[in-house]
Amino acid sequence: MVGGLRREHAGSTQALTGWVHRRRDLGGLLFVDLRDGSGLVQVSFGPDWTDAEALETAHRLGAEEVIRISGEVILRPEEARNPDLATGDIEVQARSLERLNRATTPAIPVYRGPEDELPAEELRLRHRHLDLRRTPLQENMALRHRLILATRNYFDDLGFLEVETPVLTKPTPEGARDYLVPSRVHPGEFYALPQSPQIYKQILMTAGFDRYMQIARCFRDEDLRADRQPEFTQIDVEAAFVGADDVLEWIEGLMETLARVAGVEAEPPFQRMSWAQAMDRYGSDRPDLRWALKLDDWTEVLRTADSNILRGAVAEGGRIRGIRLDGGASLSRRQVEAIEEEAKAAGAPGLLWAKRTADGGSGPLSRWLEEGHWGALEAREGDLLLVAAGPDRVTSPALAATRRAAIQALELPRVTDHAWLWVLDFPLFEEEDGVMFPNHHPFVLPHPDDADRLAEDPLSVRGVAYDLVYNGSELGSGSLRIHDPELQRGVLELLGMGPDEIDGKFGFLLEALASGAPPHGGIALGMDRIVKDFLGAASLRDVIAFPKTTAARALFEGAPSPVLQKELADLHLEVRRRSGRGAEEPQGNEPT
RNA sequence: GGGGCUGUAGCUCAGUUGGUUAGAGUGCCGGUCUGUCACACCGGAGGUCGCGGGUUCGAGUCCCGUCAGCCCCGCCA
Repeated sequence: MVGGLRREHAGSTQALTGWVHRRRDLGGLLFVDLRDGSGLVQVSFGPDWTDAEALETAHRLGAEEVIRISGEVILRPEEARNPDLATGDIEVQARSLERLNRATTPAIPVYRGPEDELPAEELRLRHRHLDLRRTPLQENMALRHRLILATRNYFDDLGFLEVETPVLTKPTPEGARDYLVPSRVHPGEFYALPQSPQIYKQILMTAGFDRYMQIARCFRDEDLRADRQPEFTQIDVEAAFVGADDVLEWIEGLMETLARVAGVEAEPPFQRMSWAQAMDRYGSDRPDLRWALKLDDWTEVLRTADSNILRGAVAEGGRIRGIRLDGGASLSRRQVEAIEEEAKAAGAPGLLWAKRTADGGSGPLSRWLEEGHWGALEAREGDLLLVAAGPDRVTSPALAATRRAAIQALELPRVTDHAWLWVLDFPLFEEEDGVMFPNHHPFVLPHPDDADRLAEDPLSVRGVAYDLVYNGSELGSGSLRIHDPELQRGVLELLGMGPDEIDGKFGFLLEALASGAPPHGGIALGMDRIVKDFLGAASLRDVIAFPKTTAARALFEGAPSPVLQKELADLHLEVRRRSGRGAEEPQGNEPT
């Protein structure tokens, strides 16, 4: 309201409410910047147009007090206009002033000067009501709202139905740790908060809701990161009688729509790449294609180099891959070693590197390179080669980190600011310590071309699965699902489950599949990440009204917290205190 | 679970090699001021140096532990 006043309102009388953002008291004359969700406007108080009583009150206003003023909008004197303010051509000359509520001095300032740093994150979270008053956060929340609204409208137009699914659900054994909710009525039994509505939406498919969507809250009890919160919001989508292309096209349309709302570029169709290609060319299943830089396979060229490291890696079935950086020889030894550190942090034992210089080469790798090698590697004077040798499992993450670090070190130019990508055909399973895990979840449809290898070589089987990647950030993940109960049972068996376990954990799903389940598939998109990435925000905390800390605490309201002994007893719970810590608070006392 | 960074006035920060009474800006309180927009000027109040222990004649500063926030690995799509 106040932020929308413009010169065409001059001459009108306005009644305005809002917060005292800032005050400039010149003695006889005083100015108040009045703020509400829409922005700022300058209100002027002076003896010639303000009631005496109102003027007196205005001199004593404090920051963040809530006021109502009424007065005339005037065009400011030419020399007193403020071009930095949207409402800077005008001001409101207050006739009357009513103080609607006082305000204690804010614990953290809402006003922020041009060179003021933000208060500590801890304080911003503890005093969230004040932090949220700031215009940037108001705008972030507003964009979030518009994106959710646009999502609902988009799917509504396509005939999708939003169906709510339970928040009190059944614990699932796979995937992340569940948040558990004890049952009062059933001693020793627990609900789980959903990690996603995955199984419910598949049951909705078998129930004949052939186009489903939901803005769904999901919960995962895992350690957090800047892009991970314990509770988060998904755009959950599922449809029956569809192929992967249908889902991809719907989502491309959605992203085009949402991007337009946010002022971001998204032009379908998005580039598509198999998981295998992504790993081969970029070492990552979510490559950031804002930069063109790729990995090269130099196994054939370098297997002849007289290096034990290289020969050994190849002899053990590994590959020699690397990155050639145009002009990379300009990096100092220290800078190259910093890149190597990144590769090591990503799990590589080390990085071999060589600079092509006027008098040959330098760097650990160069002593093994002969003239023919340089040529075959297309290395010209001034180039830098960064090489990793070994199994892809090790070198891919290392080279992905190398690529990121090199891009940063050389400040390579972007080829686009908005890189959209579909990564397709993820492997169905991965193996860790001889145990098979589902790469995504156990309901992904095996690729029809690979399905006959399920029994003898399951690790080579791809799933009909797809990830949406934007600027190197995974925005969503989905797949076609298994609708044949026998195939589903077989996959669960491959994961090491016996018949009883399968029936106990997934019996209700198998029963539904057996009742005439249509072929179906879908996707889930991370709403919070979409807002964050569209805004270019540094943290998910800036797009969630009440986020948790990295230790999963809510600082504003103080959750989690101990509960009364009686409440525990009602839930048939007993808390075992960690030993070895003195002076621990009792878990809770009976109310007196 | 592990690694790193940070913690000094309401807020943002400085604080030397361990040394006297811990500073600045801003905010707050009081005053002057009719065109400011980071208003200006004068004056003032404001400190559990996160917490606990240790070393030392002496600790904001060094050591150990601990708590909190942030970033990362593990974990997690």
